[in-house]
Amino acid sequence: MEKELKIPDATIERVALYLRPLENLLKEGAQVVSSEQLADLCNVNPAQVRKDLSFFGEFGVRGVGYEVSDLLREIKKILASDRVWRLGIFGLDDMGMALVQHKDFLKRGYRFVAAFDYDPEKIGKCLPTGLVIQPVSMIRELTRELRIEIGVITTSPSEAQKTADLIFQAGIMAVLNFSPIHLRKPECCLVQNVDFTLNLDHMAYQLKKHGQ
Amino acid sequence: MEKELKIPDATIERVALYLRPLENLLKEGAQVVSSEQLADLCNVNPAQVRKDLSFFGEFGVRGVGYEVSDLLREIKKILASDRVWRLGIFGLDDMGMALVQHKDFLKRGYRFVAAFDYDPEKIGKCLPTGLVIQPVSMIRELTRELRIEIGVITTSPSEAQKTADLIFQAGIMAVLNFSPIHLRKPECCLVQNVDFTLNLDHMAYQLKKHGQ
DNA sequence: GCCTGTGAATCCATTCACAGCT
DNA sequence: AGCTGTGAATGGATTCACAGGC
Repeated sequence: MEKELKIPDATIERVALYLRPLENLLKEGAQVVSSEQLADLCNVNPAQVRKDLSFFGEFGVRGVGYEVSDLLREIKKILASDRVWRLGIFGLDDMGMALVQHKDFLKRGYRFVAAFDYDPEKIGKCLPTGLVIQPVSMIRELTRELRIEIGVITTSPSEAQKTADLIFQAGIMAVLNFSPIHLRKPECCLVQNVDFTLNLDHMAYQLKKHGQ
Repeated sequence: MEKELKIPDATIERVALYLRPLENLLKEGAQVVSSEQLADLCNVNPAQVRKDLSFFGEFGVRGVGYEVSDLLREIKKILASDRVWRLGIFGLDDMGMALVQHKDFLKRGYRFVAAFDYDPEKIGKCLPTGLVIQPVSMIRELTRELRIEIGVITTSPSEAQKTADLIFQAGIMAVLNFSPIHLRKPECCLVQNVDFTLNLDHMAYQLKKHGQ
């Protein structure tokens, strides 16, 4: 019974979380997993797991649990991570370089197909992955040619907004933003921000609170 | 009227978010900011800003707004980011190297004071920041000596859990985990996970949903 | 007996709307 | 008049608890 009605954001986020332990279970040869096992592995509540999954259909068998490979396939279909998404990166300082070469992206279905920078020194250089760094001015042509779907911004903060503007103008609808500024964007486009220092701030707060 | 009762997690996260635009406002010379302005800069609701801040006291002036430098100081005090926190990093592959050199950390009060790796090839090498890579076996001594307060894990996934165990044993109470696995931890300790691919999964889902 | 699927109950977070101060 | 501080109202998300099927 597929229900296409109002799936909570929080559910989407958790469902993505379930993917990783499920892959491990599959590798370990587990056939079946219960909501309780999966919940433990992600530390969430078992009822939460069941409710999350029930938004998308009835994948389990009562009295038994969920078939691991089934569930994995279904979740990937739900999240559209049953295919490879094509990324372009903007800004190849240390962080950008580390990301482009990071193997987890490809493992999870995200492939860098283009790399851009403003610095004439960097343009034309070949990355270990084989990508050649392109000038940002080439964004329109290359977005079309290479079918870039998501932009990753690792430029300096001062260049981040103008880079985002160019990305959206080029027809790319989604941006993963590593610069610590709030990007303006068209209504229809998506931005996700990554800021590790927010995580640190949160821990610092708790460390202080608990540590007397 | 300080209230020390039950501050929501979501509030802490947003208050950390307010810090960045406030610093910009200060730099731009703004004296005063209203909840509406601040809300726009972080895109949240103005009432949310006021309620968040009211958990910690009454920082504003009715009919006027919040004094920027005051508010900044207060928030930093609340978050314990009015001082430098000392980090140790574990695993100096590309990502680890990029993080250690990333200037945003120090700008926000987080300073890498030690770097550890398992690889004998890497141990003894000097980073551009001046840090020398230490063997993980030195963790106990160096944690005490350098007063490491937070561990950052960028090892391979297969080494992540054992590294976390060593970190907690050494008396470090908080870990920022970049490896895509769920770490077991003692009750009293804190872990925050960073996984960019979760952000990408979320956007992939929405791109697919909207793009027909 | 066991574990899923789900309405109902609970809990938490956000927003509204206005009293209160400057 | 203007903007904060906050109780009350709303809206979501989580958890409970049990009916339903293997």
